Amino acid sequence: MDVGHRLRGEGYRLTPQRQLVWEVLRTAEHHLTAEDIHAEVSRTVPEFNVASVYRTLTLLAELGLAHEVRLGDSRGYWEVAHPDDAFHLVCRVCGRVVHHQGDLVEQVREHLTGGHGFTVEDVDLVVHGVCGDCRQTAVAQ
Amino acid sequence: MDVGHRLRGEGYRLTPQRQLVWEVLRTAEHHLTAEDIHAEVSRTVPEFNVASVYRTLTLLAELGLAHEVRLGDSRGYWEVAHPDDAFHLVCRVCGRVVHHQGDLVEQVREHLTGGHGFTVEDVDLVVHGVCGDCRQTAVAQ
DNA sequence: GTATATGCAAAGTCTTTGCATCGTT
DNA sequence: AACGATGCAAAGACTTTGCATATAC
Repeated sequence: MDVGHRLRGEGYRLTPQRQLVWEVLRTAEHHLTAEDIHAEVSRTVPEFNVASVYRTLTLLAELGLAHEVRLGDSRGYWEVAHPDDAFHLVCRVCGRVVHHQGDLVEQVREHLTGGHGFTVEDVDLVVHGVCGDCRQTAVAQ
Repeated sequence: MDVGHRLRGEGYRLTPQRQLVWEVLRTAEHHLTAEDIHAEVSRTVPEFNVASVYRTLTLLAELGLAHEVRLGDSRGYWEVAHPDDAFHLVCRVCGRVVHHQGDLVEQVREHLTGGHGFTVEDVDLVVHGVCGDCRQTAVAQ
């Protein structure tokens, strides 16, 4: 994914800050908050400002490159936008967020399309619980 | 549902404010924000404070009587807790939030229980789109 | 009477915005 | 050179908290 190309193609500029935000997001293992991204990019560009994180994320979202998820608390979490239908499993114990692939989201879509008169645009499915690792640890004790 | 009994049973007190918050929530047709509830109760108790709304809602949630939903924006929306598995359809056009009954949430639960090692505690499913009424209006124009 | 709940105001968290300056194109 | 992007600081939206007073039990 060449962000520079995408940005310029839409009349936007490629700045070091935007490039860095994208790099951090793209290589992230978890979902990141704006503050996470700010902290990471600041290591390279010390004067980097949180406002720019929000502005960049909003822009990336408009281009369909990034996606914000609400996982239950008041913060927004960010990830690279996935074309596929996935949802999030949030572990109450370790806090990890796992992407879960499956046809469940598609099922929801189909279910609602079938005569319920609701045109689905976006399905947000977040499941809270305890992940396998934490469950095992709890049992072992 | 006798809130007074429930509250006192757990060592809490039944105040006019709590009673009113509960009444507003119980008889509401839509999901309400803390501000909505504050405005409504203020009609009866003018000096009623928003802080008390939050404190009361938190308490009602702990007792399992109320439930907070995040519908995508930064606000929390409140409803009477339902024992059944339901999810929310949010219309992008008219803003209405519809409760949708069905076995989809149950399916998610079963799907994850079946060998994925994740113990499900809470399934939050919010679907954004266009409701039947708004769709028809759009087509008719 | 006593401990809990309230009102009020202040602070806290997360995000957005206005504006002068800087830098990509 | 022009105009969009940034940094900074201030404000905004929503929610929580500290503390003195009031009130349900």
